[in-house]
Amino acid sequence: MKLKELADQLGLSQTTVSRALNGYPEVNKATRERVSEAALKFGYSANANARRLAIGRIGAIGILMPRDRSERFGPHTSEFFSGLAEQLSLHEMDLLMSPSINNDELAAYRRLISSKRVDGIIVTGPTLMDERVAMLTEAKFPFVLHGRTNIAAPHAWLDIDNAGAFRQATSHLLDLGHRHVAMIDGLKGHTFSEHREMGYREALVERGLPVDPRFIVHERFSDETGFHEAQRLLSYAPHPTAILAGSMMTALGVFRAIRSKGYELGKEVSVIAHDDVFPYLNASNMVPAMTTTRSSIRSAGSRIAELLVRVLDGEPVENIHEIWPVELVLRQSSGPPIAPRR
Amino acid sequence: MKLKELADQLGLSQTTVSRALNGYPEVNKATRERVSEAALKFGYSANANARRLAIGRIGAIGILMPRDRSERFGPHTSEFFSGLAEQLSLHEMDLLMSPSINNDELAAYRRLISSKRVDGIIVTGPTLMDERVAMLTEAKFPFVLHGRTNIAAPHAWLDIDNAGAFRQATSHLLDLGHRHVAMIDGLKGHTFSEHREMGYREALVERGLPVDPRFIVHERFSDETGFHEAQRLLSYAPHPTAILAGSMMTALGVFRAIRSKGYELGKEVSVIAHDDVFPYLNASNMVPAMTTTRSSIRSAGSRIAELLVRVLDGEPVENIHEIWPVELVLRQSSGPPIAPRR
DNA sequence: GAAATTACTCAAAGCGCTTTGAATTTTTGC
DNA sequence: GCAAAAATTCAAAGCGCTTTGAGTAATTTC
Repeated sequence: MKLKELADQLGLSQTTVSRALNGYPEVNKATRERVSEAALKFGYSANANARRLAIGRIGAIGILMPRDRSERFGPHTSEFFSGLAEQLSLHEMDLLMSPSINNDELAAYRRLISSKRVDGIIVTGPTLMDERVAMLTEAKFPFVLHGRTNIAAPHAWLDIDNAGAFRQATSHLLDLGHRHVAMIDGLKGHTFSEHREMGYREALVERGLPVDPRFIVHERFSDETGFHEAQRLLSYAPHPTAILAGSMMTALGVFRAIRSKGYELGKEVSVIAHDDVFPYLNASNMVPAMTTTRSSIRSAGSRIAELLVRVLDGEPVENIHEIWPVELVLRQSSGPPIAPRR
Repeated sequence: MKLKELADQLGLSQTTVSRALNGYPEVNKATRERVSEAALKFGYSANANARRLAIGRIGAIGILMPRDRSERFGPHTSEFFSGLAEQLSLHEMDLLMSPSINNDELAAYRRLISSKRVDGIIVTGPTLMDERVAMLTEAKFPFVLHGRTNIAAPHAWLDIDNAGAFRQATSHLLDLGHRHVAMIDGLKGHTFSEHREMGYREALVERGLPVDPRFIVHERFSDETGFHEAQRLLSYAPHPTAILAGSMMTALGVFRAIRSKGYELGKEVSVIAHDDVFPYLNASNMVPAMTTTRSSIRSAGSRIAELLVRVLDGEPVENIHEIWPVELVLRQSSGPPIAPRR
């Protein structure tokens, strides 16, 4: 069913029907209701392409799917998407996931904007000098960055306080008496990872403690790397008595490594993990309950969608910056260091 | 840059330029090359909306995001999406994630198809009598179902052999000598969950063993429910000496419950989990390594995208049915039952 | 009661592309 | 060298919607 047919059915012009449906004021209330009812009855809904072509707005925002497998499409991503979609539904917007072609991300972004399939883009997982950000600002295409980059060009972003999170967690451990604290976080180059390392270092330096480069690990987030790296760390002498894990998945692996070495978690070796808050993996419910730096990635997604809508509505991107504090939630996986019973 | 401008630049008509770009045969080779080069140079790419309006094809397929939080948007979903996107990129198609409005899924589907934003739909997580399937076949809208339903109307689907997986796993455990085997799977009503229960029951009945309804648990997939339900199961006397877990997340919880009860995993209590194959959570890498029924959900996503493309190309849906066998991978979390050392 | 408002409604012009059917140029056959 | 065939190119008509600018009917004002 198309607009013309609906108009004919109703004995009205297309204009009137269109206006009635789009909430323009110059339509009689009774007429409007009649139209809405008929639309519902016939299941009419405007052809999105025609509509978009006419109004010049797409009604969708885009996000690029990293082709590269585990890299950035883990459980975080799905939570994040979920938050995005939740918010977007309130604005009747769709989320377009575009796969990157031939692993050439930049080309994929260009294609996305030049083919006018989205009104704006959400960029995730930035590096310190993120060329995508440079390109998009250059192209004047609306976007919001999840995370931060050092690219100077003004752009909208939302990030959590990664440095603060790791500084806080590290300080807490040091205050408990730990002297050898290690961190296993995401790959180098990504801003969040660098920021976390900064926070970690700051906490050590603040107390005049040395930084042992062997204790700083950058790897993919996974149960497996958590396990292997923690095993390696624990084989050093002296070994770390506390480990920061950059993700819950990593933490699961770290837990296992600690157990497999025969140490007691939260006593001989403490663990603090960063928790993006997954509905299916609850830190407080582990045994022992896991101390975490917590920040909901779903909420971030939701908020970012909101910010992007504001960008699209013309709000200057200079005004759109948010840093979310990260909560340190103390539970049983961290405590004062206790010498192994031997 | 629009078509007209590009044509003017080249001193050609829009028709010729359009044809050149779309690979029509009636364009001189030299001309075609000249056009392609210019398009590249000016960064021209057809306005997707206009193009779609003209040709009547969208170039995107849709998938509905369940609004309901943890229900169906877990780590499975992200893996599945990933597979979809990977395949779709080969066909230059996009994936449109549309959030369902007011939790009225059916309305969301209707909106999706009547507003012509997608060429086809992928439907996931069917129930035994799935009304979405009924509606979509009724509306003659192209779709592929991930999973199965009892709705008779012909439609394309791909499913894994859930019944077979659980039958096999259960049989294996029974053959090892277990007499009390429990299962913790997803929510009732979903086909996969029912099929798994069927498989489980078949294995018992085949051997003339009784089915204890207390040992059949249907719950959301999560670490937490795995933990709680397993604790409950293990508090019965006699308690199950083997537990089937419907997901890896559930299994993690079950592992913890077994440990917290002081049983040895793989000895006093065996566990077999269904593994959808996550890059960040590796069954073989756990301690003890986990016996699983394995089937990659990412591959399924990829294949389903392929099938949908075939449906769109006009292949009769009656021909498009696939059941994927599920592999039972024996590892250390399952073994013959051993009486607790007391 | 005529003029000025106000409240609706309408026909038609785009939005940027594809594609039809016709026109033009080039090539071929004899 | 000329007609016929083949190879290119073109102008114009949609695709289904929104929106402008104009028109008509209903209401108010003087």
